[in-house]
Amino acid sequence: MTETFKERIVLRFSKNFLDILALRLIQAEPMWGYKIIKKTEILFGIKLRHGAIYPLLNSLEANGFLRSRQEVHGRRKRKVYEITSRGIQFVSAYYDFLREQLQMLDIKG
Amino acid sequence: MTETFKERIVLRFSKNFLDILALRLIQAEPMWGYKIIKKTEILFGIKLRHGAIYPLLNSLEANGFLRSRQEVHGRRKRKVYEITSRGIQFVSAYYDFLREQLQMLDIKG
DNA sequence: TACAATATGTCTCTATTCGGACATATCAAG
DNA sequence: CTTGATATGTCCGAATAGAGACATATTGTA
Repeated sequence: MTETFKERIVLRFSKNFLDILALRLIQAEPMWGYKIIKKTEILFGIKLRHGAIYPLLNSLEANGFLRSRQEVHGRRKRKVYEITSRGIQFVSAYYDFLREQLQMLDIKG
Repeated sequence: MTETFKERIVLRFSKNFLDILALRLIQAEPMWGYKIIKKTEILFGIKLRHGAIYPLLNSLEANGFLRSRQEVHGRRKRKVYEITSRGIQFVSAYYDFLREQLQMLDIKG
C-alpha cells in the first residue's frame, strides 16, 4: 500500500520533472537519449517514451542546459549530451528545493 | 538567474504536487480551503485558484486522505480538514522520495 | 450602503500534454 | 534473411489540465 504511494510519486516525478531527471543523469555522466531511456528503466523501473525524450533533449540544448556532440562508431552515430553550467545551476536549484522541503517538515501556525 | 530557476521549480511543484502541498499544510495543522490559499501565498508567494483547491480537497476526502468536519462560527461555516493515516502514509512516501533523491546526488555507471 | 474579505462550490472553453504511430538507418544474432 | 536491439526523429488525435467566469452567503469596514 505504502509501496504503491511511492511508485505513484516516482511516476509523477518522472512525468513532471523529466527535464531534471535527464539533466541529472547527463550530469553524472555524458549520455545520449537511448541510454537515458534504458537507464531510467533500470534505476526507476520507468519506461520513457522516445517520442518524449528526444524532443526534450533538443529543447534543453536550444535553451542552453545541454550541449551535444556527434559520436560516431563505425557508421553508427549517437548524439552525446553533456550538461552546461546553466544546466548545473538548474539542477542545483532543484536540489536546493528538495533540501528546503525536507527542512520544512514542521510548518506551524 | 539562479533565483529564477528556484522560482520555476517551486511553481512547478505547486502545480504538479498540489495535493501533497495541501496534505502537508493540513498535517501541520487542521485547515480549510481558504486558509490553504492564504498560507500558500504567504509561505511560497503562490496564488492558488480556489477553483482548483476546493475540488481537490473534496477528491482527497473521497479518496480517504482527508476527513472533514463543519466548523460553525455564528452563521458562518468552514470545512475544516484533518489528515487521515492514509494521508500521512502518502506524505511520508513523498518525503522518502525526497530523501532518496538527495542521496542519489551521485549516480554513476 | 457599498466594497473587500471570508468561505465554498460548479462549469466551460481553451491550452497543454501524452500515448502511440509513422519514419529511417545500422548492426548483431539466430 | 529476418527479427530484435540500438539510435534519433516527427506528428496527430485524444485525453487531461488549467484559467477564469458564474454562483452564493456572511461579515467587517469605510
